[in-house]
Amino acid sequence: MNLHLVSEGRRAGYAATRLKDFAARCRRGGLAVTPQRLAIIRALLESREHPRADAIFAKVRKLHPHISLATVHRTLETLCEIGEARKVTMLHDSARYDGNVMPHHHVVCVKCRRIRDIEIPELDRALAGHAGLGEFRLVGSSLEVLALCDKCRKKGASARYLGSRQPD
Amino acid sequence: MNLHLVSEGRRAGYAATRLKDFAARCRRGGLAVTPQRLAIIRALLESREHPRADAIFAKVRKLHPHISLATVHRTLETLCEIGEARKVTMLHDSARYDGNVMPHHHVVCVKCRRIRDIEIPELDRALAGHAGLGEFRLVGSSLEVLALCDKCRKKGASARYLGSRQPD
DNA sequence: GCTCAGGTGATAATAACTATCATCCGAGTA
DNA sequence: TACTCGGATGATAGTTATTATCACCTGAGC
Repeated sequence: MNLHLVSEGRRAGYAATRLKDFAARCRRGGLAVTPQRLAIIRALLESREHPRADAIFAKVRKLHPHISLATVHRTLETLCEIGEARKVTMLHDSARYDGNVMPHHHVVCVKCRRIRDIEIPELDRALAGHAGLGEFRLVGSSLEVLALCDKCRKKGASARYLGSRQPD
Repeated sequence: MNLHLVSEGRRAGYAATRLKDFAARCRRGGLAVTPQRLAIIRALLESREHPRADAIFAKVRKLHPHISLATVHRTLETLCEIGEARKVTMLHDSARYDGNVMPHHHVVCVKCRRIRDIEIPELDRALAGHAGLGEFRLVGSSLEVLALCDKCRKKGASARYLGSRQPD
């Protein structure tokens, strides 16, 4: 089964395209194009860290010192609703966001919570056929692969972690 | 690719076995077996609803009227740490727990938030081979399939939802 | 039964998020 | 370009889930 991390280059290209006609998509959807919204989607697309609202807030504040944290929360939710962003809440902490709305999944380091994108086209295809979902009709999907990254492994990570376990 | 919902019967059998020697596993792990812990793991195993801390609290309180909500939160975290439970946080609300720690995944209704277990052995096998994970070493995984259940579809669910989208 | 580390209940504190509301401004219209 | 207005924003108060604290209690080995 084909399963691979998404490269930095591909992600950067994606971000550029997405940003280019973000304004047009907003207007088409009946949303005003405000400097705050532009700054927030830009900050989100420029990050590979699947940031939380407070990280976006910190970044955006450099250019818009008067922006409110509430606006950042609200805008991120709005972006999710119109399909310009995606909420990725994993392990036990607060909401994290992703500007990449193409079908893809995530590896998360259980120690440092760093997240990277992965693609598993075969899984997406299997789900799209939605055999086996019974009374449920597919809307979307998100696989979270819990893992330990090299850095954390070298630091000697604990064997205990929050979440599911894999059999030996 | 084989993908199917887990039946109620199989889940019930699993719960019974798991409950039977829970006490032994606790002692082996150096944890005291307290009536509160037993009540909490039992409530969790008897539920298919992937309940939140407050739901467990409500259920357990019937038998232990003096139990504290803090104890429920603490105990659920402890159970996760020792591998007796699993935390399932999805969409945007608070933590939800699952007493089934066998490798499996979840379908969630985006409207009513109802959750059911699914199994995709081929995916688990592919991950276990961890090709494509680069610097990440597999610890576990959890697939959240966002879906609309029959009941909610009949009620006429909104086309907007929080989360990822699938291409058409 | 005795001991004590670890567990519990009560409650205060924290952090993430949401609601409210007065003001502001993007964008369609004249 | 100026006008209008509904949606967007900033400030801030409120809410809710979760965590920390601490005095007391209890399971489990002796």
